[in-house]
Amino acid sequence: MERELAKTYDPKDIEERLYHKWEEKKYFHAEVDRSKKPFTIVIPPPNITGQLHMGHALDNAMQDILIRFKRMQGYNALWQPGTDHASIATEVKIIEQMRKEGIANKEEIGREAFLERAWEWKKEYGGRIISQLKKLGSSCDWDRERFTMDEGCSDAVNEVFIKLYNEDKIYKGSRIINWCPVCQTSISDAEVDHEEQAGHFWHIKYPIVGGEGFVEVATTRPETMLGDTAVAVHPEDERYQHLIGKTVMLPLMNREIPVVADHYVDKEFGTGVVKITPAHDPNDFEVGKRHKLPEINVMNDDATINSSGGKYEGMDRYEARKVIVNELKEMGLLVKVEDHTHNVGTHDRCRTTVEPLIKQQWFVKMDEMIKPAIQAVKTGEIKFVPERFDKVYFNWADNIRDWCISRQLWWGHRIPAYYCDGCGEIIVSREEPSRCPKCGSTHLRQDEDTLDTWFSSALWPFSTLGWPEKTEDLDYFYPTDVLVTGYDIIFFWVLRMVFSGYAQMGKKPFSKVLMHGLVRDSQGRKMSKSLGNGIDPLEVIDKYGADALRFSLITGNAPGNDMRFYWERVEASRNFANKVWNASRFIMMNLEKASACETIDESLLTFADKWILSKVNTLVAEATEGLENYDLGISAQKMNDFVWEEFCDWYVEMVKPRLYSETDETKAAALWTLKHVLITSLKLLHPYMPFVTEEIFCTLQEMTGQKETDSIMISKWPVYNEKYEYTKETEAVELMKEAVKGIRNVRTEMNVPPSRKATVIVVSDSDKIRNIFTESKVFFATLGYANEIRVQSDKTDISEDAVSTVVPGAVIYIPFADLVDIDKEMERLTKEKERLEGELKRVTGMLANPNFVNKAPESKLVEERAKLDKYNDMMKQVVERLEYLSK
RNA sequence: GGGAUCUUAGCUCAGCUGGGAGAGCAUCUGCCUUACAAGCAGAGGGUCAUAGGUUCGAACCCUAUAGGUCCCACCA
Repeated sequence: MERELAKTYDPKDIEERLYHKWEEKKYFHAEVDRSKKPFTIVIPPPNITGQLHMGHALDNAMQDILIRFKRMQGYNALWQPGTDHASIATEVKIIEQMRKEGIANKEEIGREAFLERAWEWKKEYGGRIISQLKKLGSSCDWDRERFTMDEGCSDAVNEVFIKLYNEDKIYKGSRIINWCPVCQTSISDAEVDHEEQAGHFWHIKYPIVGGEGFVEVATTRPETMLGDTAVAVHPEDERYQHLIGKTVMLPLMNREIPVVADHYVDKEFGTGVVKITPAHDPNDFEVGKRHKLPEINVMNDDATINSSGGKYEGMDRYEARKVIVNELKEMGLLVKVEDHTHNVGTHDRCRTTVEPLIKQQWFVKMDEMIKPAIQAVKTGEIKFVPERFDKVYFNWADNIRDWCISRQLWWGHRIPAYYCDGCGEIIVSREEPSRCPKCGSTHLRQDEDTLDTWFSSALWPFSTLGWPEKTEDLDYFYPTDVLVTGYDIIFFWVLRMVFSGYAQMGKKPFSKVLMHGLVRDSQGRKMSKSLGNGIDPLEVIDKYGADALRFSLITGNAPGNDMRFYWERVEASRNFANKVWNASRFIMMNLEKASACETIDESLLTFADKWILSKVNTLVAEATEGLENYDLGISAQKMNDFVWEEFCDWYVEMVKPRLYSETDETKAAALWTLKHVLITSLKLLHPYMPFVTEEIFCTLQEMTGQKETDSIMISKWPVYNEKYEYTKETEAVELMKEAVKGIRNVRTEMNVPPSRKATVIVVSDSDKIRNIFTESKVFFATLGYANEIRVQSDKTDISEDAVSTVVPGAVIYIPFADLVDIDKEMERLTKEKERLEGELKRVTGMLANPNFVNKAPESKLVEERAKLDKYNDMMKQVVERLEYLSK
């Protein structure tokens, strides 16, 4: 069956069709196979609320490139996909949806109905991002798709919770936590963003009890004074020595509170006296603990003042602030108000100002568990790419605090803890106990809270492979090989996976962490919904194809760096895909006419063939090395340059005369070489541009009837082959290229149109070089616009009305009697002479330097000496020609 | 306050362990040469932020300075 490529490359024609084929044929699927080495990547599970954005596109393109590369190399490659339940994000969505239906809050419908809605929502929208990932070409094993709240993952969560609880590594405690009054839940430190806000600094007088006068405290949050249980000064502050141990009267509340001395206080800042509100400030909380101060919570969960706030009960925190400040002013206790900008903690999801509150929460003890995670990166068990990110990692790991894992949300893994109404016993167990083991009471309540989303994500590398069951998959595919993610979630996710991996599996979760940066808009701003500057990857795919999008995201930026999105770059990538497409069409057109050249008699290979074979062989080595080192962009760039410049612009042009000839016996060699180089290039490019390469590969196979595999994605990755190191021929062709460039240059300079053909005379006193030119005559016609080529050793018949260009070992003359301007010609040669003088100075200087000669590697020396000879020779020719012309 | 990172052509960025400054886009010139005008052949354009230092040799290593970005911590 003969098929051909469509005249114009249109990604829409091929992408969907090919993806279906891959899925149908199960090419993405991986099963345990002990005869092969595994290579595993787990996907950073996108939120079910998510829509594909550029960050996903970049992240997944990188993973797909690695997994396709390894699959072709013969690894048993598994890319484990799935989605994340994203507790807060989803809960917010559900509540929004309910509001539209007139339901004021979740309590109105109750937990069960709420969860039903959430699951419905998940069913309807949770798959959306998956189908979007498919459009990108992601070769995930969809048969293994998981969800952080599916049965297996939930089981893993319970297992870990119970295990850690029994090991005393999870505890319930009363701590000060960050509370979001809008979301009505606790949030972890990392979920708090600090925003600089303009505020005020209120100076308030607290009367000294049993003494004269006042102490002046300065605060940014006067409303919290309702919960003050002390004021603090620095222990060595001379100004306040006399007050330590005394008490002051808390205005408004008329409560006598002590003056304590604590190093936390900064003598230089404010008045040097700090009000201490242990229940509403994390630092004060610590001070309170040190001085055994009472903790008075004056706020409700919605940040209104509670009954401990006296007559202010019921007021919102900001309303209370106004009222309190006014009253203080009236009482003459307000000294002054200063403008003051300070950092305010806000919830990263809803931007609400966080309220520190004391709450009963569940915590994971970090002090022991973090140790192997630090060790792993220190010893290089786990490596960051690029390396600098290990500093960020250590910064987090070294300063880690106990992890608050309980959330007052409904959507998530409910904490498997039960409370006995009878005796207050806490029972942590997978199943709901029927009665209390201690007092026998049957009145048991499950903890209302759910777990932090990241608690389940932390287990992702092994929960997806079947843990806590001892599965074959787990044994075979774990630890995974590389994790690809953005630097913004090193703490949230990477670190937590690492310590969880060691704690639960006794092994690291992955060996390498490949980091990427953010995709920004063309002005360098973050893409965000609120700015409306986001670019939808699906729109890009629609316009230019997934291959173009992938290629443009990968090229031209270094690992871990942010990048800007430019439509021009996508266009350039699309143009490259188009180039590959058209080159393939050309090659296939010619193969059609000839026999398909399955094998080749090597004696028929010309200089040109051997040169490009050598080049593509080098490319194979370099591209492979780049991919192994995660230099995805550099590899891609090299492939681009090779295909476009070396292969299309040079080799294909060199070879045309042979293809069009009916008699040239080396025509078959040219065809074979074209096919070989094309297939090799397609394979190398496949991880980056899966669709276009597959389409061409399959069409080519059908056309020639020579079939390696049903799909390029399961074909063999090219391997470097010493056999193709044709050094001599490569040098020869490089010389030819120099000559052609020289010819083109002088022609352009004289404005000779390509249509005007000319005689080209090559003069060299070297048999070897004359030989090379004679052998290569054939392609000077197309590349050098020549209608006749003469290769000779004497130049006596060359007149001054010829232009010349010098290459190492030869001078090339083109007689252009009517066009030649001798002055211009001399000017050009003089310029060339100056250039050579510069080069010679550099090289001779280097070679004359004993330090260089002694220290530099031998290969370098050889290279430099060769250059010296080359430049000397060229110089000689230039000088001779100049002398001749000046006569 | 601690840390990371960046400063290279008009724009966006590469440049791997120090050894002749690169790409894409943009600009200019000439080409519809039977794979490709989403193309071909050329050209111009950079004291590689600044100042020192190490070295035979620095865009690259060290120090300082200036400016930009980001992360962490944070003074109530």
